[in-house]
Amino acid sequence: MPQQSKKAKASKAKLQSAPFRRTRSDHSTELVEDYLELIADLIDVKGEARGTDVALRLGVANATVVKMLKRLQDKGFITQEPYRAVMLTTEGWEIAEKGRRRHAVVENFLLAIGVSSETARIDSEGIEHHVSEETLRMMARFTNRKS
Amino acid sequence: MPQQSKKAKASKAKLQSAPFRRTRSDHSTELVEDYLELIADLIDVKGEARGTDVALRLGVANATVVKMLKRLQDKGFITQEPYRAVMLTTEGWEIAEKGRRRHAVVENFLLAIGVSSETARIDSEGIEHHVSEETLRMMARFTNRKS
DNA sequence: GTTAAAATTTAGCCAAGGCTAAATTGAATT
DNA sequence: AATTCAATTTAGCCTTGGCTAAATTTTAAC
Repeated sequence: MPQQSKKAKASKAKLQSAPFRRTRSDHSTELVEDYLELIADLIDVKGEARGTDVALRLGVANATVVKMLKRLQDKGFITQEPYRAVMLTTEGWEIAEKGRRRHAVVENFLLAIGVSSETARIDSEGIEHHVSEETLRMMARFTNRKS
Repeated sequence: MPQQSKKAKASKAKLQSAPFRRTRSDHSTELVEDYLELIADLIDVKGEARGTDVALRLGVANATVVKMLKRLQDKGFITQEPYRAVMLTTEGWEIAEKGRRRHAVVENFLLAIGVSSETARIDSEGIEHHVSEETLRMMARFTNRKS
């Protein structure tokens, strides 16, 4: 099999690998968004977000949450004092809100195309992090037309 | 704040955490599917799948591919002899085909709702792994109706 | 005000998926 | 056939996101 030139290969690869690289780098961001969204929900519903609640909802051990919260604090998304509930910073709220918005758009869209509410709830959780603004716009447009 | 009973908490948590746990456990599966799909494509297009091509397309170092291919072999999805191209086993082909089918359904669906081809290509890559059979059916139905 | 229970944190472990650098093997050219 | 260059593999490292078990701190009940 004849070899392609190095340059040809490289440029082709750049194009091709972009989606994959994006998918992969998203993974760390996904978790952050899940945490922040959940914390925002807990604060709205229960008045505060405790580590244990986060752990329960995410289906993860307490220690895992502690570690993650420390990271969220380092990144400036939450504030916390030892043994107390966590607060979202302004930036934390912004990310959480953005996530909730995406989430809602995707979930409503799935409902609009006829998916059951249970499935819409589950699938939107997975999909929300991988949808570009453009796709989100199209989803919202479709949903609005249907309602 | 009054405490809920342990039982109430636990059952609520079980419900809530299901989607998250699924999203997380998917991550390992996702990569496997990406590799197998890509290998299948390479075999179809170029007649064989070499480690370097996989690395280039996934935007990942050679050594990373080697390690992953070893895992794919252990799981029985591919066969390989040292310094030679990899082959898909029957099971490997099945997974690759399933992935390609999902991928195609999602991509065509995105196109059908008006997303640009570039975005459809990118987003479908991320979304494909998080779509249930039910949602996939609805997407296919919608696409067929539009065409 | 003690004490018991629950929540939180710490410590230390593991596997997955990345990387670079160095060693090895295969293939192509001369 | 020897050499050179590209591909592959090995070795060793790192980070992330999990876990359990043990220690600590709050909170609630008495």
